[in-house]
Amino acid sequence: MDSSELNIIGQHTSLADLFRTLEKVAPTDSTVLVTGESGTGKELLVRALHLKSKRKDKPFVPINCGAIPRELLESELFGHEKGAFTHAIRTRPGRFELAEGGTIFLDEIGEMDLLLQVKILRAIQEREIERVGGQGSRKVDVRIIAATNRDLEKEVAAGRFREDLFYRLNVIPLHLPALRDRDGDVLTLTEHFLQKFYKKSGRHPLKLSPQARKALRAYTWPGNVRELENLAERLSILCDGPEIGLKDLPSKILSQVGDTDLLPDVEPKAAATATAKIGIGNNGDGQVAPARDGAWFWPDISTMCAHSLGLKEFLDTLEERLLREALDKAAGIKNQAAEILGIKRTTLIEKLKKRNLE
Amino acid sequence: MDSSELNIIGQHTSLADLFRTLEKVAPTDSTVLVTGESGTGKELLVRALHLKSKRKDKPFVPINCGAIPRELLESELFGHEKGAFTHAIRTRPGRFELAEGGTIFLDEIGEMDLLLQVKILRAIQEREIERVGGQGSRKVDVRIIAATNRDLEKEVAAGRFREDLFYRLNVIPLHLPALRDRDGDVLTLTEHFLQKFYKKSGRHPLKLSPQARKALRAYTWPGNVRELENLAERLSILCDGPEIGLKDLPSKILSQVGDTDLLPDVEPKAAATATAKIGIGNNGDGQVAPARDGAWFWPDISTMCAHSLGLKEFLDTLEERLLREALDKAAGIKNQAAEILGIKRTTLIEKLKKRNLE
DNA sequence: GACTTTACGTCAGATAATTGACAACAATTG
DNA sequence: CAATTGTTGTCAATTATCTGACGTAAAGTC
Repeated sequence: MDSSELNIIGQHTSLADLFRTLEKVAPTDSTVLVTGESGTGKELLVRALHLKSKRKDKPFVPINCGAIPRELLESELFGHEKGAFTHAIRTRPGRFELAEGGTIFLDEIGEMDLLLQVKILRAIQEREIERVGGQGSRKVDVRIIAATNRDLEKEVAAGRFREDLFYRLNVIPLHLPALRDRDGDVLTLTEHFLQKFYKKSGRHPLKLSPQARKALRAYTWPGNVRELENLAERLSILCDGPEIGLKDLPSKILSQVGDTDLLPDVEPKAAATATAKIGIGNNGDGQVAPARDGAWFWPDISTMCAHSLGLKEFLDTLEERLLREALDKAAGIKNQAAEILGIKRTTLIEKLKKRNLE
Repeated sequence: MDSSELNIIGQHTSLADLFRTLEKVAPTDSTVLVTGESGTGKELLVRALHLKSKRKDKPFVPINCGAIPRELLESELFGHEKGAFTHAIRTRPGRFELAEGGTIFLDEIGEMDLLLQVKILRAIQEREIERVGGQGSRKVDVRIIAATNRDLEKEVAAGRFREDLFYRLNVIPLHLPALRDRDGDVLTLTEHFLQKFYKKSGRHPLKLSPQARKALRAYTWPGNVRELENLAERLSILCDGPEIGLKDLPSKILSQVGDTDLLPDVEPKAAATATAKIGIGNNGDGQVAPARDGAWFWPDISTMCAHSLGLKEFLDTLEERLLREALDKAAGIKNQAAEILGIKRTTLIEKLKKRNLE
């Protein structure tokens, strides 16, 4: 990852300070505390930090403290000696040791158990750790970076986070603002992601219609960049036309927008038909006229084989289905059913007879 | 297509969109999240997706995350090294490794433990996994498809499901509507299943009395397609007469329905149609088994009409597609192509000649 | 080189599908 | 009531489709 990937985080002016601080802090060994809502790209920022540090050639070891039960987390962080607890069949080094010389990234540190906080505090202060069930402690040379989406000051006030640890961690605070607070970034990022997925898929790059732009900017993005990236990927796959219109956006976004001004966005009819051909999917050569609104895909050989049928049986089965359906539609009137199917009535009768139908 | 038919499509938008999306998504490697009530046939949909993908010749590995205890699940998914835990007698590869090159289907992912969610997240993001008790991590090339009957957004809000994982999984959401929301489908499916069991049993096909039809349509089908299939099977075995009357239906259905005379009598006459018929689904923790029903892949009359084709032309078109595909697969070797299709070589040649193919 | 295997195309006889003609029946209409 | 319209089943003639047998050629094996 080079620094250009930081663009993924955004370009908004509120980030300018952030990046400047990052440049200054990276080469040092200071502890850093990253705050920001979920999905704002904290890990990305931290990775960038690591890569800009002197430790870039050493390990970068992320660990999500919020997701791991207390007992496991301790052994995960500090390792354990054989027999330390029931399932500790053998000695295992912890993440701190694995990160030796490099950086450890304690994500969601706000979730961490108070008891463990003490041990982390010790690791920061003394630069040494002790394995679970271990005897002595061992020195480690690890840079510590932590992140959380909680407001740690409040957690401290509420007694859920140790004040001393907070101050140790909060040497350099880096705050990643939420996407909704970075007006221009939404569009920049969207285009960035669209471009990225375009490259992956080989299809034409998607453009944003003016209405879609408005809607995207008006949305609050509770999932922040992650949600946006996710949407961009989806659009890259699902969008038919060359342009993303309101119709392509999820209702979640549209309903939040609710601006009458935006509603008249009706895609020009001509465009719709003109772009239909881009449709993917036809596994064959697509000689056959593409289905228009066809909510259906042609069965293929794999389908056939899945039923262990031969060509004939397969077509036969399909025919039977169609016969039934036609009869159903025609309420049992064979005359009409035959009409629907575009075959002679007598032919239909023969076919039915052959199958003992009706 | 005239406007009345458009209305009809409108009624069944859910499925129509679903299939359109499926068609588009299948050939990509995007992560897909299938939601839908239990019994709607999620597994079947996913199998279809796999068969439509580039990975169709590679493994399809389903695993029901809800059915396996947490500790076992991790080792099941990621494998374990010898001695990793008490019963880890020997090293074993996990499902991810077994699925190498193919697709892994994580059913009931909503039930998954938060800790495991992190590991899955890592698998998605980094495309690498680590065996239980293992040291290094290993790269895997696996497409991930997940399914759940929970509302994951709510689960996220409740803190029972990781937001980041949700966004990673939810790249392409596919929602299978409940059977009760697909009015026309109930009867079509019932007949489909009756037919299927009829063939199995060799007895005469059962017909549905008008009252029974009404009752079936009015019922809410909490167990969805699975419940319907069960009922059809039971009826096929237990019904004496040639026709299924109210008396044959379980009281569960009748009591919910009340007086059938009050029910509106709306046979889908010219009403075209549910584009979809869904087979069934779950086979437990899912040993790799051949797809069972797969009524899905079948086109129907509305499709046929959409192409303005008669039955014969329609089947012909389909046949031609299959011929082409088989030839393709056989690299032009007619002998093998015929083999694949389960027809005589000479027959194939005739068919090709008729169409001026090859 | 002799032998086996595999692939290919043709053709005539066997099989199956399709259709138009015919007759019967019911519902509707005048 | 009789005429009209629409539906249905049967059947034999026509057409199409499928198949097995035969002859050939190329590639692989011994």
